[in-house]
Amino acid sequence: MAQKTADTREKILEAAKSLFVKNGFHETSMSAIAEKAGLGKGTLYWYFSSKDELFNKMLKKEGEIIIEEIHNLCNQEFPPEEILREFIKSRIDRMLKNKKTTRMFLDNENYINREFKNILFEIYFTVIDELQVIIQKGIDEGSFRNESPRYVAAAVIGLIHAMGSLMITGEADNVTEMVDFISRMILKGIGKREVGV
Amino acid sequence: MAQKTADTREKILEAAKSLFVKNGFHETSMSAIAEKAGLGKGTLYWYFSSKDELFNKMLKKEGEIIIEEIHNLCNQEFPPEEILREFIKSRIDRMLKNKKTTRMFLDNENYINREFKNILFEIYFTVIDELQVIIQKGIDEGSFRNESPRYVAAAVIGLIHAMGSLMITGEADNVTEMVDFISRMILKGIGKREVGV
Amino acid sequence: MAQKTADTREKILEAAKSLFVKNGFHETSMSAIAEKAGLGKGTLYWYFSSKDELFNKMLKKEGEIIIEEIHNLCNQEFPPEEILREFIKSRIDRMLKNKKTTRMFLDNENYINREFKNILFEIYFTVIDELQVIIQKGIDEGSFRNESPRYVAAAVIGLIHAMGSLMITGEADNVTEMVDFISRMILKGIGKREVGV
Amino acid sequence: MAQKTADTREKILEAAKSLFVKNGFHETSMSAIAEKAGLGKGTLYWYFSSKDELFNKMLKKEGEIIIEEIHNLCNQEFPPEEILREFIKSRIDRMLKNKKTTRMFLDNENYINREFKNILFEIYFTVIDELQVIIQKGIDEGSFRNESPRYVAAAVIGLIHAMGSLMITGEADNVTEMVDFISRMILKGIGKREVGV
DNA sequence: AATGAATGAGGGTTCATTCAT
DNA sequence: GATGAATGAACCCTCATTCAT
Repeated sequence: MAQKTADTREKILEAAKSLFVKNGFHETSMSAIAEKAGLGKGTLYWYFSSKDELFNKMLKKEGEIIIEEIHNLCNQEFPPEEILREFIKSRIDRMLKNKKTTRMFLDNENYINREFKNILFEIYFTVIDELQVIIQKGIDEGSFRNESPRYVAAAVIGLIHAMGSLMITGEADNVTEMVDFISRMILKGIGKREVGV
Repeated sequence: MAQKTADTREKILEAAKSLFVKNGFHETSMSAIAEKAGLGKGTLYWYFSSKDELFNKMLKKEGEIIIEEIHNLCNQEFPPEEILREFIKSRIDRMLKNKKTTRMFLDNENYINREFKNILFEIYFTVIDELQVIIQKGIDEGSFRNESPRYVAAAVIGLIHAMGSLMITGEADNVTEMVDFISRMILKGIGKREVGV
Repeated sequence: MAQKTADTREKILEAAKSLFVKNGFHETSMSAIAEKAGLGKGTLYWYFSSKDELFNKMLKKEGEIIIEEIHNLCNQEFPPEEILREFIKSRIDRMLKNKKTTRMFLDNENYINREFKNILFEIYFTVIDELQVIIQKGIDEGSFRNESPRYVAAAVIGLIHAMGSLMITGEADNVTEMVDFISRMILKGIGKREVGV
Repeated sequence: MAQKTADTREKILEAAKSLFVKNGFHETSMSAIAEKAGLGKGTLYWYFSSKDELFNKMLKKEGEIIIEEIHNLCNQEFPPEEILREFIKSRIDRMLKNKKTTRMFLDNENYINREFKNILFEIYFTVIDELQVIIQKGIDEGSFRNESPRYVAAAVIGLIHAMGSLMITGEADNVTEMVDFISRMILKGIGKREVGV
């Protein structure tokens, strides 16, 4: 029975995710979610106190998946450059598979307002935090120049987003190519001559 | 008379902008806009045929301002590196002054659905186009490595966004620092040793 | 100047008539009338205090035309049967030329409610009154059976309407044929054998 | 449960009918219908997708009642003259009880525009069709003169309407008298002398 | 646990009417 | 006389939410 309950809850969250992601918060109605979940409208309110809460819970759940994934990735015993590359690859990969969703969570300036933003911020900054540690490690062990690790972490995500934008219009779709590009940008930039700053 | 009319129109667009940007499309009501503009609700419909159109027109107007600014910037007779730096500076500057608005237009994956996205896309890609020319020039004259100019253009904007995110939480607010950082990232990356990719 | 005024007034009434008749009262806006009349919206209010009044005045004017026409017709020195025939012919004629308008005025149960109905009733019953006199005369001089002249008058109009309905769908369009039919119905009915009532 | 639902639907249709018939389509608001039905405004939309649909459904329902009644009447094994008389009586009867409604459905030139007219037309012409068969039968078996059965059918309804108009003002209210009058008109007309047309 | 009929606040939109010019 | 920008009441409709079953 507890299982059944958990299943229903899951079904709702799944339906909610697919619709919210596709159509946005306001253009998704509780009726639509109920229908998609194959449940009565009232049932949603047995599991979630409001539309806002449902959205929140769904957001958090998705965020946790991402964070977990990234956490595992970042806490491996590999050289920072390698982890960075894996990070980029994993993000681009997922983005390609699930353009909308991933971007929604990497992007902290999102559709909705109010408290939702806080959740997205939290996810965003948790990801940055993890990344920052990697950068710091790279700096410490001398593979990276001494830039603000926080800025660099944000920059990495910025570059991934940039590719995301090109992916959406179909101007980019080759994972390896994109990963390579981002890696080169991160490590070498585009400058040719020796620049001293 | 014509002036008065133009003023009213402007007042509406201004009120609309401030509210749409602050609260998003759906959470901004026509009543609220009317009130903010100090006008009757019906008046909005004298100037714009619908809420959608009002949003559109406001978007386009803002977009044109941005595009014009960037166009002027990019068509100067300076070395690409310098123009790039100016571009970054100008964007960061404006972002700092008008965080929300600017970001809304640099971000192509935005709040609303439907036809609005097309307008935002258009602005985004117009900006990328301009930038791309600069990059290409740099490559041609040998100051930049031979990377896809389109990717690089997108990357530059991605980095600016990244700083925007940090700005919103107050983790970054020093223009020069940010511009310098982005410039270094673009030109040198963070790699220290000679990396061959 | 007085002429100019009268002309403008006339222009408004004309525009109003054509639109009211075509689209009905509620689906005709003052703006539409103003546009059709080639005037500013405010001007209508210089001549008519409200939409209702404009409708009223237009109704009355049209009604008077009809009544005058019928009055002239009915007050001729011809045998009742002939006048009746002329009446029918004139109504059918006009209906064919101006299906909607005429019918609107012959029909006392019309689109609009409120005080408009009174005007239509008035027209309707004025017409019946005239007709009734003719019928009475026919009875008096022995050409018509002794039926209630009021009922008969209403019946004549009912028969004309009936043809109007068929005209609207195009099932009837030959004036002479219709006039003959109505005349026969009025005078002979469809009974064949001698019916005693 | 299903019964409850059907009841609510019925309640709405009933409230809608009474208000639409009394005040017309445009001057009846959904709020007013809801209030009259003792329901919330939103409930109407649970059962009908729009005001138009509610009006349509109400129209159709009323039309079907009328058509059914007439169909039963016309398909009896009685002489055409008798059926005709019954038809007239039944119409007049109903009109007296429910003046407005009945007339709305017998009249094909009605309040509203757009698609509603089609429904009314359909009802009107279905009724005419039935009547036409009766007339034809009468002609075939030699009780009626050889007039166009379609015209005659329309004429019968026209005469009934005519009485309806007199009923509304109270100038006529005696069923038998009216039925007799119409019957005489239909069968004998008012002509006294032998008229050859 | 689950349902879905019922609710009503709130939103976008229309349009008769006014009034300063 | 004439105009049209401005107004706001009123309308249709949506949808998150509740509650009896």
